[in-house]
Amino acid sequence: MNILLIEDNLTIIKGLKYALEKENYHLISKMTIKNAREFFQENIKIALIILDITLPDGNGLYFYEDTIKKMNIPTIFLTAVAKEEIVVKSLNLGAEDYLTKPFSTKELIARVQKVLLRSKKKSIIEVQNIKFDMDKMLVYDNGQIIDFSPLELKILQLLFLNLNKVVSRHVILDKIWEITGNDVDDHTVTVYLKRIRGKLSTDIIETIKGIGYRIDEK
Amino acid sequence: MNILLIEDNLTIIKGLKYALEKENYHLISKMTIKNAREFFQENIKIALIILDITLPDGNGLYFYEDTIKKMNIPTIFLTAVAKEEIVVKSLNLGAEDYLTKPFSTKELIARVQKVLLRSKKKSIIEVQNIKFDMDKMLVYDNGQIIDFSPLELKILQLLFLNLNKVVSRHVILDKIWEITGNDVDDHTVTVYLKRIRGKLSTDIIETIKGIGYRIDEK
DNA sequence: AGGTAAAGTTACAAATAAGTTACAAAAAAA
DNA sequence: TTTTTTTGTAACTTATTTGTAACTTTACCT
Repeated sequence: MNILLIEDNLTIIKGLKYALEKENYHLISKMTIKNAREFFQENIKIALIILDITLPDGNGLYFYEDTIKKMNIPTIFLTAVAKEEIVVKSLNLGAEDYLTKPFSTKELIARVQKVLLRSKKKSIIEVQNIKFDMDKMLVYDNGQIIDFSPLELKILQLLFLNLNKVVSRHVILDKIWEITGNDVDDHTVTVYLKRIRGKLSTDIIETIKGIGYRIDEK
Repeated sequence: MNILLIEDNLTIIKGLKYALEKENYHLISKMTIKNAREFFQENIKIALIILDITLPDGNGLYFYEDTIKKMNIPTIFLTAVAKEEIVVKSLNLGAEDYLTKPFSTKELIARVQKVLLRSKKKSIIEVQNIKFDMDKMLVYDNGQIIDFSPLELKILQLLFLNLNKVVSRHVILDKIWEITGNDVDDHTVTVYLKRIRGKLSTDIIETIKGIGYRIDEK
């Protein structure tokens, strides 16, 4: 399990590397925002990020806001900044936890484990005869692998990730087409839903008219 | 939403009562473990517990371990005890968070909100024989799914979201028709209410003449 | 009680959202 | 390059949804 530490203090890096690897985590550390950004390009799966705010090439909080948050990776802030407003802002933005330096390594590990325990989610979701493997990004229909185009797959994944919840067309447009950068109109979503449905032997996608789409378990 | 504070310091009790009630939580405070135990007999629903460790009649950590943990209520420790082993032990036992005194009220509130957000289960509101599932956007009448048109559903949702509160026609017009962009007259709302009522076996919607509509629980 | 304004009711034509199909441009793979 | 796949749009179809008008009933006021 990979943990990414974004921190420029070598003593902390070494200390955490030692302590976390003893607990069987794999710690990857980057000392600058630039390096972290480059690392994200590699698409290595990260279970948790430990993030400093004061970094050599920028503010970690902003980095969290504009990049990490969208990737949906749980993040613990670990920083010397103890200002109440920063703590509150970080937590409200979505940080899983906030620790101030100096910190107890054992406490950090306990908090890391809590976060990981919490965020542990199933990577294979099964609905009726359709199986979605999030790790492999493969969809099975009665055991048979079904071939989807990139966008089809992303939309289906979004629906699976929101099992039992309506996903509005608006959210689909936002989440899927923010990545491509393309500006696309509403009907496109409809067409994609048709394509996805056409590839599945069972229609597991409910339409809630005027609102969105939903996949229910069972 | 009820929050139970188990704490013997009056200054903290008063401060938190003020701060949390401002955020629309209802704070119930007990100063001893004995009183807390008695309170649990009453079976009042508690969303979160804030727990001190050093209490006049015992150790909060033990109380958590033998009583609270079994009740499965998320608990934040708020205590002067900063000993690493106690913090780690509390977190490992199952505490949702651990804050040491002195603490920032705003930070505590942010952490309280995080915990509550996390533990929020399903958003289903039930009134008499009608159930509204906000996640699925489904309405059940005696267990049977009722079919609503988009606007009907949105209006009914608005009323459910304002349970026990009057929603004025004006607000309905604003909130519902701001989305469609259409400019619609007053009577339309009346017609929609008729349509919604017509689909439900029980009329749970009260009309307050000249003011608006309201759904009451019970 | 009766007048009055608000809300309820009904029916209908217009508007619309989602489903569908087909196609050309763009991107990726060969 | 050529070939194949993917993508976005446009045009069409459908059943549903929507808004209004005209009329009736209800609740509240003096």
